[in-house]
Amino acid sequence: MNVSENIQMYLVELAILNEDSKDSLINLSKLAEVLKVQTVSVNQMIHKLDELGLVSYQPYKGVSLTEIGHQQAMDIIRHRRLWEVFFVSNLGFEPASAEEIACQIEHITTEEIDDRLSAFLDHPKISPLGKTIPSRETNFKLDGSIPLSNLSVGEEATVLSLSEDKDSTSFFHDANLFAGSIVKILSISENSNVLIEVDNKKIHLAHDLCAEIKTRRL
Amino acid sequence: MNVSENIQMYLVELAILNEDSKDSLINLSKLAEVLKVQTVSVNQMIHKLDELGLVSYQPYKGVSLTEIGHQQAMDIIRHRRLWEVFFVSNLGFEPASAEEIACQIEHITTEEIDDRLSAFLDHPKISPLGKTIPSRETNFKLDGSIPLSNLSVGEEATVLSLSEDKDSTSFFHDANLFAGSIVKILSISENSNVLIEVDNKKIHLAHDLCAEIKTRRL
DNA sequence: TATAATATTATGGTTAACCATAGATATGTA
DNA sequence: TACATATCTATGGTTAACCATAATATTATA
Repeated sequence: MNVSENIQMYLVELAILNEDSKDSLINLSKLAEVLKVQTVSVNQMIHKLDELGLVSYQPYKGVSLTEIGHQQAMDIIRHRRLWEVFFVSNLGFEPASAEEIACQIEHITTEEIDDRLSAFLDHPKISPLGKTIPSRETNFKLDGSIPLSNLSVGEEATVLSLSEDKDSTSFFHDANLFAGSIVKILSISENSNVLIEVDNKKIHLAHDLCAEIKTRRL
Repeated sequence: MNVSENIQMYLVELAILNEDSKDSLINLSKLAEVLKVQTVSVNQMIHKLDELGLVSYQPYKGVSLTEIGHQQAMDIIRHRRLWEVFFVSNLGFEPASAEEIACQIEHITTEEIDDRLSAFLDHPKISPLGKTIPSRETNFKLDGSIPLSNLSVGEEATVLSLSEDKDSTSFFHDANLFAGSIVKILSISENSNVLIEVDNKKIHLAHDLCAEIKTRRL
């Protein structure tokens, strides 16, 4: 998927807010604040990102990255931090200035540049500002995600991503289940079907459907 | 002056066309061709650049960079070629790919990055594609420019830049004298006033005014 | 439950850079 | 000089990303 520089900034800021606060649902006002734009603009843009399937947006609740959105954000953050290393180690910039510069170059960094730069820098694992540099591998699947079908009764988890096909997705949204939702496993039947609770509402899901929902334990 | 990335591309292409063809007046169609946009768009943009004082535009004749425009273009070309060296020497790219990448990074390269990158690369003087890397110093004044007042009777020269103030500029334009015009010195009076020929028309100029016009001998 | 605070939506406006089309103007050559 | 060709201008349309303002909807708090 080919997204504009602006969209990339939205994704990156969302991923960083997530990194920091562990809160899976991010408030649009907070996003507006870090991006230094009006909340109206964020609203518009989030609608677009939702349509593009990069975020999952629940009005009045907040927004969270979908698996695809998260993946893209991690790629860009990796580019940024690699460049930070270059500007500090090789050109002698201060970490903070290096970050500012890297923020601009990250958008025009292809996978080939990423590979070669990483090799040139000896595959650093940490940026000058002490942040970890995401590795290319882990970006393909969300780190340590667990299918909802693998959770046990009583456990609570955050939904990281729903299934990929449109019908299931629209059904999930209909049922108030979004990336970012917090679910609790209430019961699992003999046939492995599951009863979950989301937003104080109960949903009964076939096992197959649960396997498509990736989560992270709270 | 803070110009957009697009404007920078226009300036750079103009400078490169100039580098190649020595023709001081560049045809808008040719510019449209290298920039891969419609001639209408070039027309609009050139009007803007003219207003900004970055080029001097003579309808139906062509366009040429002013001193300021040329300076800016050289800065960017320098950035581009420094980055080309980096991508070839340090990351092992092919010169042609390196150029494509550098084309994007050049726009976000500050003078500080330029300085440090140049030092890191050991102040290269030539790009991987064999083009010379303009030095920072020569960018301040046009290379080997000569005030019109220093030319001798019979000499012909290309106008590189006119004076900086608005009234003189509008007068010069009125008198059909532009950056890019070709002038011939017909006579110099006792008081050092000059009679020149431009486009088959004669213009009588006071010495002081001639000193403000920078030229290059044909 | 009423109200304040917060968030969202609708409407309309801005800027930069592009596009198309058609009509006007200049240039150069027969 | 007349005409073909090249070039320019005027007009109007598009897209992306922002902004402001006002009206509406939701959430949270007293």
